[in-house]
Amino acid sequence: MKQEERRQHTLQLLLDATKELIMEKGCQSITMKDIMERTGLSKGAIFHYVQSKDEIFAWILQEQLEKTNARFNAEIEQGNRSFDSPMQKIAESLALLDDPRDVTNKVLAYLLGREDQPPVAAALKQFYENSVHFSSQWIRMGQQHGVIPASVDTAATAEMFVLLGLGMRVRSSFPLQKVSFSAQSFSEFIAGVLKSK
Amino acid sequence: MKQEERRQHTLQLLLDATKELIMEKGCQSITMKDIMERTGLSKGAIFHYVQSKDEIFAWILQEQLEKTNARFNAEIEQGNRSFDSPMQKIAESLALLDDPRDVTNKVLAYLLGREDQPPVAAALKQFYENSVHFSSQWIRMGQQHGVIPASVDTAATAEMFVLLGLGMRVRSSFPLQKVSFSAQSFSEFIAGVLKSK
Amino acid sequence: MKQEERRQHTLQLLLDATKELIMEKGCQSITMKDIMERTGLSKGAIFHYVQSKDEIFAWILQEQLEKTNARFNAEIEQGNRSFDSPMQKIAESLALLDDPRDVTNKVLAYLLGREDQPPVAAALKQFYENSVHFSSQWIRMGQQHGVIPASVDTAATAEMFVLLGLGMRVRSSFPLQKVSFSAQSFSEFIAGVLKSK
Amino acid sequence: MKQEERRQHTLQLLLDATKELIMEKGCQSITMKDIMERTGLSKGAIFHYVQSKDEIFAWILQEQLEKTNARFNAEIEQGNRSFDSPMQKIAESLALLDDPRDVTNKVLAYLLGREDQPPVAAALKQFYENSVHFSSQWIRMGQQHGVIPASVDTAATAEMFVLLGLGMRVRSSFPLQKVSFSAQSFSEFIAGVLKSK
DNA sequence: ACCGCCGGGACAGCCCGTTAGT
DNA sequence: ACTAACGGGCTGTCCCGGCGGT
Repeated sequence: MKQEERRQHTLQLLLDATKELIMEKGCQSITMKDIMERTGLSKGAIFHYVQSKDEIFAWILQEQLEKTNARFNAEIEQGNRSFDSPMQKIAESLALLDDPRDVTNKVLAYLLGREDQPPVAAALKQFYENSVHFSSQWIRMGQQHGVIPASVDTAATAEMFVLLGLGMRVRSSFPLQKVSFSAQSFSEFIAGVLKSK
Repeated sequence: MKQEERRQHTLQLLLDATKELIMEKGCQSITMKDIMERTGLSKGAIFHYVQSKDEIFAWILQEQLEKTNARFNAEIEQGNRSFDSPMQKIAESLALLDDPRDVTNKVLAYLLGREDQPPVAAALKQFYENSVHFSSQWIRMGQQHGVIPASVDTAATAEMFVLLGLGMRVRSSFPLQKVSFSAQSFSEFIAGVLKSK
Repeated sequence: MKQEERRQHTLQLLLDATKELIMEKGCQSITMKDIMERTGLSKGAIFHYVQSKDEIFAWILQEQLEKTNARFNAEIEQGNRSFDSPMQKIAESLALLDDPRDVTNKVLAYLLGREDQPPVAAALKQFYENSVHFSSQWIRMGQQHGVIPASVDTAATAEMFVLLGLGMRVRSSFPLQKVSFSAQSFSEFIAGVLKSK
Repeated sequence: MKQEERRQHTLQLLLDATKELIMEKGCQSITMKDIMERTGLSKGAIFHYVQSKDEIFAWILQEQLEKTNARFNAEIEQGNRSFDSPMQKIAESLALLDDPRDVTNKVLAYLLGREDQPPVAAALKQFYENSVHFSSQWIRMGQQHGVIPASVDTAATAEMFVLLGLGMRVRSSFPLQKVSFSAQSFSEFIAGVLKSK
């Protein structure tokens, strides 16, 4: 088990170093050399763990996903009677969609143009489906609590929210001066749609 | 004037060849060599027109934008009394958002990961702002025709539509089996929002 | 004659701009683009005046040479009885041999590695022969004034001085902390050799 | 230890191939392609050993320097009583200063125009300082043998010889018909200076 | 099993010079 | 006289495989 442990450690080192670099200079201009220097690993060592540079980015996306999942599941298991708390959490998450410095946004944008590579495509697909699943679960939960009317088309609405979020993530990196539809608006929009009728 | 003519011709050749290549093999794997062979131009000639490969893609995005603008303006100038025709046009455009083979979608995805380069960032910004402007104009037009209630918050709604469209464009390249919120749903959603109240 | 005048003017513009650039960033890293921007001339225009970039540098060397010649000739024609004044002038010129910021030194170093190009080789050859000629003339003048003994082998000594000067010019660009044989030493050495016997 | 051996072999292959090419077509017109073909190495392999093409030339200069040092040290350790033998060796070395086909001369000329690059500057500086050191040692040795008077200013004289040698090396590439101060003259000049009271 | 050095091939962008055109 | 289009060559960088050692 010592082996496995060290493996995990090295891998985490790789991901953390890359995340640091992303915040410093953006995904595009990161080179293997940068990562080598930051981690102290040799090229051979890195390629022993991953198959390509993009796979590192794909794993970072996965990692973020798992974190979100974990948070969500924790919330559910906690079995909150009131629906307010989850709504609160969602609002917090939503704020990140707007943040041009959020690593997830940067990685997502970077990976979008690299779908020809299978690991990237897989990661993106999983990211999307997971987001939809998460969104659906959340709506369903609201319906069980009686906060969201049962008449709402769960699947379609969930996916629409994800699409809007995706749009905002993508927009976050545009150098815009001001926007009319912010994360705050999104939050209100969600509330509006789910209360309606 | 012969000069200018030739310039336009060569530039168009460049753009067209690249668009062909995009449909054949995707943005990511296109090399300068591909473009050189397809256009018959030398590397020097190409770099006389653009400063980097990505600038070609940025121009392709611009071009698509201008086409859309032109179509829209034509519609307006035609001064259609009824609002049905524009709505029809929009629905047609919306279908493209879903199409993984649409050049705009591919180019957009490609450019998203390359925003650190100024020309790319500029093109994306302009694409977004223009889309929002276009969307706003369209809503306002509906309001003038009395088809859309004046109570709708034009700016925010317009931007929301664009964000959703962006999300769909991005999603179009994911290898998903089925979706619950399609272009068709989008169309209906728009209609719903604008009629509501 | 207007033509010829303008031609001279443009040429001078070219040389002056290049000299500015040399002092700013060194010969090696100057590109045609730099020169184009600085002069405001187009590439075609520049190549209308010179045949290659290196020819510009060759001409700069020539220009410096002509200036030196002119100064020397002026000195002679002035027909100074005493030999002190010319010796003074020489000492002043010698100081430049040591100066790493002197344009002549920089251009010379640059051209040395480019002798495969005929215009460069010609310029260098002329520079060298002219220096030797100049040096010889000067010694002979000293002999006529009786300040330098007739026993001195004029040709060999003159060439030796030039070679030493060449060595110093070349050395001027080395990043040395201190030297034992400076321009000052050179001056004294010359005086010593010429008085000897 | 196999690693180290292979490394040395590849490196030597690189230097030798480049030296061959220098004699065939001169430094300036050698391209990476030439070196690749001659060595059989790929571009990636070559840039694994050096950081730039100029660094190869810098190393060649170093190599020549080490050879000279080795010869000189061998002479010293041999502990020759008489000073004639070293003087003889020097005269032989001096002959090379005049040879336009000598690799050292060619490389030196080439590197002179490329001093803005740090590795080049370092190599040139070391070349110069080593030459001066070598020259000083030699004079001092003569003084210890009583062949050279102690009154000679060792440092200044040594540097002067090096400068003259540098001048001759540089001149070697000029296409001159005849010269008045040859390597032979240099040899005699040295003898004269060092014997002179 | 893990890691590191050697090596390979591809590519983008730059740069100089030429030629067609005004 | 002057401009702009164009040609192709070259460098250094980059990502990545594969052998050899530990």
